[in-house]
Amino acid sequence: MFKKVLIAEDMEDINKGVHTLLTELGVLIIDQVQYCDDAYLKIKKAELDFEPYEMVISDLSFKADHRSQTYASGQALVEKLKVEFPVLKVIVYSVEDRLQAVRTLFNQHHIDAYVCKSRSGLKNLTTAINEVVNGNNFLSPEVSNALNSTNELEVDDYDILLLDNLSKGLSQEEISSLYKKENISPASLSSIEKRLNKLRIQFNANNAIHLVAIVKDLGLI
Amino acid sequence: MFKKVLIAEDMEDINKGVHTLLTELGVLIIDQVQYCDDAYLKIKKAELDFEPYEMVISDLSFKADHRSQTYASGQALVEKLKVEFPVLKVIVYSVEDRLQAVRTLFNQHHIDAYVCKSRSGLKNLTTAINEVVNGNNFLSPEVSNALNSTNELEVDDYDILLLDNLSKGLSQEEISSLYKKENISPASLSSIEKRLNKLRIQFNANNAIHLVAIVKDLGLI
DNA sequence: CCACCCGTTACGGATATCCGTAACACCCTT
DNA sequence: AAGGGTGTTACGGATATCCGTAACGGGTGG
Repeated sequence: MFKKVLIAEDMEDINKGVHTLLTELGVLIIDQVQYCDDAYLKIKKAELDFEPYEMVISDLSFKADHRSQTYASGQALVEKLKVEFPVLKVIVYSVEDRLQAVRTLFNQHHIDAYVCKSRSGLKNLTTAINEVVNGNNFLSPEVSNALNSTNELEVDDYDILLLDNLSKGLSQEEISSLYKKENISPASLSSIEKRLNKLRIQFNANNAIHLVAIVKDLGLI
Repeated sequence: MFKKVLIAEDMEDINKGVHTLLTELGVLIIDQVQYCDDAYLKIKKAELDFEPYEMVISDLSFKADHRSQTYASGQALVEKLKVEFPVLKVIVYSVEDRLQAVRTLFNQHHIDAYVCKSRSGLKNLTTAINEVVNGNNFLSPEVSNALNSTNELEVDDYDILLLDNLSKGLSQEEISSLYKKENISPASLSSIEKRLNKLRIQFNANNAIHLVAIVKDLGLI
């Protein structure tokens, strides 16, 4: 088991729960921070003192308050950490269950585990920690299909155009007519529906509104 | 009539049309640019040469290409121009018909006229120019209700929360249930529908998807 | 050649939305 | 107390969406 672990999480109670868990698992030094910047500074200092952390468990969303932060989100923190301290193990522990987000964390930022906060969150977190200790990755079952390469994850130009037209206020019917006129294929209402359905599943969106909101946040449109 | 006018517009054909119109109106010196940065530089130079432009007619959206621009949009250009050359008359000529955007241009950036590109666009532009020559403002009929102070334009916290919930994928029905549980008033589906309808009109949105896309662009949520 | 897969299209039913009308409660004015 | 205005709620019909099923056609491999 690791000897020195940092918890970055703004909700105090959750922080506490994870702390207890780590104690039970036999971690000797457990430090906690409630701001991303503090996490970075603490890790940086430990490194300079030759007493580095072996692992960090971080949330993704930190409520903003009066303190202005260099790293506004867990994403930003994690990204920076993995670049500067590649050896440091990173577990993200978040309510977020958007596949795209999880995918990015693994593929771009190379985190070691992703655990969804849920009823069985702490149980999964335990498993995750044990896996990471053994040098493996871990993915919560809620988002386990984020990485299986079988399902087609690519969003092509057609999809982007479709989402863009949606966001401009066109109804699916209108998009269909437009595509027929401009010879963009597939143009049938049916196919457009099917494509949007696929995108909704891919992005874990409840409905078209949610879908557009998500892809706008991701900067796809 | 003005003697020296600049046209900033990336579509060459429209540029031409406006040029012709200005010629007919008796403007002597008509210059054209297709990039925001060129517009700024040209106006700046004319100022330094003591041969300033009296008016600029600018589009809002300029398609991005290889040339990187300091001023990416007409908004940015107009904002800068009105700050640096308060005397310069500014007419915005754009397809954009979002009331909020028009409102901002008038109230914050103090443009002199706003003309919507449409079938009667050039006609309205003529009127606009004549009004501006006489020191008046002008607003295309399509967006004329952008400024009449009678209609309530404020978007309150309830509206923001509503839009935020929408963007999170909740259906109006679900939002209604949620509000009833959390004692947020009004909570009825009917009231939520009515409120969203008001917002759609305010933001010139075709449907809920469009509405969420717009307010996300505006940074309201 | 035939069976099979896959992408497009069509259709139908369940939900959700859009939009107008109207009832009701509440406050404010006269 | 009566009337008018406003905001909340209810309801109904027209559209739009969501979602499953299925037909059709063009490859591809056996």
